[in-house]
Amino acid sequence: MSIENEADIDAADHTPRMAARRQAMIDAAAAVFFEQGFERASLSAIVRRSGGSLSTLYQLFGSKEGLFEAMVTQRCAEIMEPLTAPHLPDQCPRETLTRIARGLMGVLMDPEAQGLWRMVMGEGIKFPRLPEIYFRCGPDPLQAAMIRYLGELHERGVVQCPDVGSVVNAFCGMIQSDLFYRTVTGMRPIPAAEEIERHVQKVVDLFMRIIAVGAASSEHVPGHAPHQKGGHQHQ
Amino acid sequence: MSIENEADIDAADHTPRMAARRQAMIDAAAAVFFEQGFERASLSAIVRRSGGSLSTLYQLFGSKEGLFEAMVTQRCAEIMEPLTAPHLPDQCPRETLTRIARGLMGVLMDPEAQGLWRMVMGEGIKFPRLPEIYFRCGPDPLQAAMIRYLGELHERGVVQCPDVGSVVNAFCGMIQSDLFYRTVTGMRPIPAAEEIERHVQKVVDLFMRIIAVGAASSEHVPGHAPHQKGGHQHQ
DNA sequence: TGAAAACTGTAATGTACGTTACATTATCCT
DNA sequence: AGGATAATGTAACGTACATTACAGTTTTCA
Repeated sequence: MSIENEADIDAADHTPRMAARRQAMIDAAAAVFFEQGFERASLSAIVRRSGGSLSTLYQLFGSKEGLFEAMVTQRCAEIMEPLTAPHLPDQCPRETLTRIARGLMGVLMDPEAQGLWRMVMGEGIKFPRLPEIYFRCGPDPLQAAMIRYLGELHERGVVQCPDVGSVVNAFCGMIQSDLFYRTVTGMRPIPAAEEIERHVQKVVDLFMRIIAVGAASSEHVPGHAPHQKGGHQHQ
Repeated sequence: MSIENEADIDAADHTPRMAARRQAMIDAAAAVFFEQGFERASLSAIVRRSGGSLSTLYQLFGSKEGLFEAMVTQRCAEIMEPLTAPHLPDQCPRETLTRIARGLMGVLMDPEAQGLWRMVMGEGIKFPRLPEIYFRCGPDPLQAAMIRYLGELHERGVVQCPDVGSVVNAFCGMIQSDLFYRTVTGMRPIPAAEEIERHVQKVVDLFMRIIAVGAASSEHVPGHAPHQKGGHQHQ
């Protein structure tokens, strides 16, 4: 039943009319799921929004979870498309990193992307496919591209990245800061473009200090801890 | 009705027996809510776990949301207690920051704290009280303490923080990296202590480069004038 | 000890929703 | 055009659950 069912589903939108319905339903599902969460979202509400009928919905997607996964699969790719191909060969590193940071913030501050993020983090434990799809569409390619980019700069001696992976993680973590958390939880409204830009600049500023060629390498530097009481555990 | 009801609720656990029930119910609620999410969690399941009866639950908490809020209020404080009073006056900055980072990672990797985090991020939009309580118990005091600490070090000239707020955000963001996201979504198991420690060291390493006194202060053109091509200011 | 109050267990109520069944209407192809 | 097929609208079914009602049981305390 399950296999046959899935075959039916894949073959179901052969006519152009049905393909349009399918897309309308996915759009409506995105709106309702992102706003209400999976459990709270009702299929009737989705159909009310999309037009068509419950019968058609079941014919196309088989179940609530089927519709959900179809929607997430499609939306993930669309929403995070700007992250998958950042313009890497560019001006000076600072300019390129600023561009990447802007792109990342653009996605992080997009209302629909925030809805997706909320679902991935909140319900990912219950739907393992959800974080799978999410990471494959967004963080994975972005990190890979940045690692390639910074690794090359490091080899050319333009910047200094002792551990490229950690450095990339630091960059992404710095972008995704308090500002984002308070926005995605609804504690504060989505900030204006200029505040976003200010944050981008701050992050790139700090990040440049991490990868600056002249920076003290990450050795333990006791030089600036003059007055310390006796040694303490460091294990 | 609402006011009278709340008064009743507050006055309801006067007997020691009832206070114990109340705690048992909060404990059970934490387990079930964190595992299932608010909508999915059923009050019967909670009562089955806590002992007592549905009647008592309603007498104590008034509603599902009442129980939820009571649970979150209590658990937030307990879970994030390690963050509110980090041992700031300490050895060298590096050692102190390492200690803070370990504390933060300890909370972030605690299964119950991850359940709480999932709810705050996933359902915070639907329950504004949730992020309110969360931020007040966790991030707010931690950030305040770190700002105080780093600000003082900066004035003493031990470290260099052009903008303490941003620097603190960077620190917290770096800690809360990919490792955390993949753990909290269930994509990977909670890492072993030594991997956590490795991450802590990496983060502190990179962070020390940000606040190192000798670092090139990345002053670039102030104001938000867009970057002109070819404007190299570093190398 | 015994009555009042507190507590518990079970069942009932109302509702919301996922899913399915079916009768009706629109669309397509020859 | 006209029959086969696709698509729709409506309603029914079963279930799960928050919430309430109530009758029975335990605890409290004078």
